[in-house]
Amino acid sequence: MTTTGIPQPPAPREYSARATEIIAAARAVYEHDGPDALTMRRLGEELGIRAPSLYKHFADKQAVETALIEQSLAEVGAVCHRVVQKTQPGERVAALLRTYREYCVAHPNLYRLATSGPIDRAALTPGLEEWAGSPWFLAVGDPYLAQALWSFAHGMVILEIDGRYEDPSTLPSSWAAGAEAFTAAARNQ
Amino acid sequence: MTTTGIPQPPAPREYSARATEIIAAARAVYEHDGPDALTMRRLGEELGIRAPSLYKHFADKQAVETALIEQSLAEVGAVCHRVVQKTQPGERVAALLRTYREYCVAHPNLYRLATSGPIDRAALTPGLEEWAGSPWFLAVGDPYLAQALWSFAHGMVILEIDGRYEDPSTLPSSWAAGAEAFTAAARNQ
DNA sequence: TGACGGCAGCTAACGTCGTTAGCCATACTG
DNA sequence: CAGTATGGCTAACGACGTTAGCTGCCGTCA
Repeated sequence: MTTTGIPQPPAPREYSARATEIIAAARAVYEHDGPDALTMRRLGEELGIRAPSLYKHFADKQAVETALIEQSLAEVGAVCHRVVQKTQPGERVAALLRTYREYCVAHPNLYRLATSGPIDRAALTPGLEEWAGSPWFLAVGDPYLAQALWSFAHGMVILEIDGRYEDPSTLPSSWAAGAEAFTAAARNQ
Repeated sequence: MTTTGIPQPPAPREYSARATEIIAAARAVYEHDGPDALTMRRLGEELGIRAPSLYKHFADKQAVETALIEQSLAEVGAVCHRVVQKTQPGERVAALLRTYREYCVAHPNLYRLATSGPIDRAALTPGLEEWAGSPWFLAVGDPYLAQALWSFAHGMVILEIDGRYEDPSTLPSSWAAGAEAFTAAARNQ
């Protein structure tokens, strides 16, 4: 990976037309009604099909969820790469954090699915995770600080999504405090 | 809450002797064998009892899990308060982060249960969450920066626990980078 | 044209899960 | 000694993921 140009995402997995429909339906259910709503029976219902028929297209429920995870990683990666590319170096940390929060809060269920709990990395498209994470490196220029910054952003987002902050109205100030700390650290890196 | 002395934790909920045994068994199963292993039937088996009998002691499975969450919050809160109290101001951020990571990584399943996913705050002992979070404020002296620091720590820990870092050997450097950034921010606060 | 094979649906069913209803023995308590 | 609360039990329900096995349709090729 060079630091010039936008790293290209790995080629997305190919799905049949019907499988693509299933993924779209699964995403709609998952995003609107939450994790517990996505059952094989409900998913079939959404498509005018019985649950066992889904197994003609996907090995199991986990495979459907993996497709959703990959969609989410690809989207968030694209959004982050774009903002890093079109921002001045000194503004990158703040801009990246702002963009990340915006995307993640807009897709809370999908984001939680993609980033929480153990993951079967072998089932994921190789390179996708790394590509989705590289904007953080581009923003601060140091791999360790990048990992710390991404962890901060993830912590902020996931705790917000899960409603763990007692007073959410304080969140903008906390984002600002974190952005300032990491921007300063990136400067002195 | 004043900033002098150690804030006392709220009084823990009272449980009958049998309920306490059940919680202990649930914790053992949950910590050793993970979230999926804790079923009502398995929990009963562990106690030489049938699953439906558990409902004589707890309203539902969620109530058992809430007890585990409260245990975890109380423990991690105690550990953090202790380290903040016995550390010099300039070293508090680093020491607190070190301690937090140590506890959480030692109890990964419990930590994930206590901090991930939506929470039924009404079912929690009032004040427990706030008390468990106050060491972060004591470490940096600013509520917003404290929230940011805690979010950073949570992000680092939960991603480590869930195996989301491609190369875990880089983690100490990332913790160090984050500690430095937040220590500097707390100084200039 | 007609046989064939595979794709994509179906029903029936299995085992596991949380949970409820209802029964019964033991042990306090009046 | 009667009565009641406590804490077990079995049987069962509905929802879940998943499998087995059947069927109808459609394109291909002799």
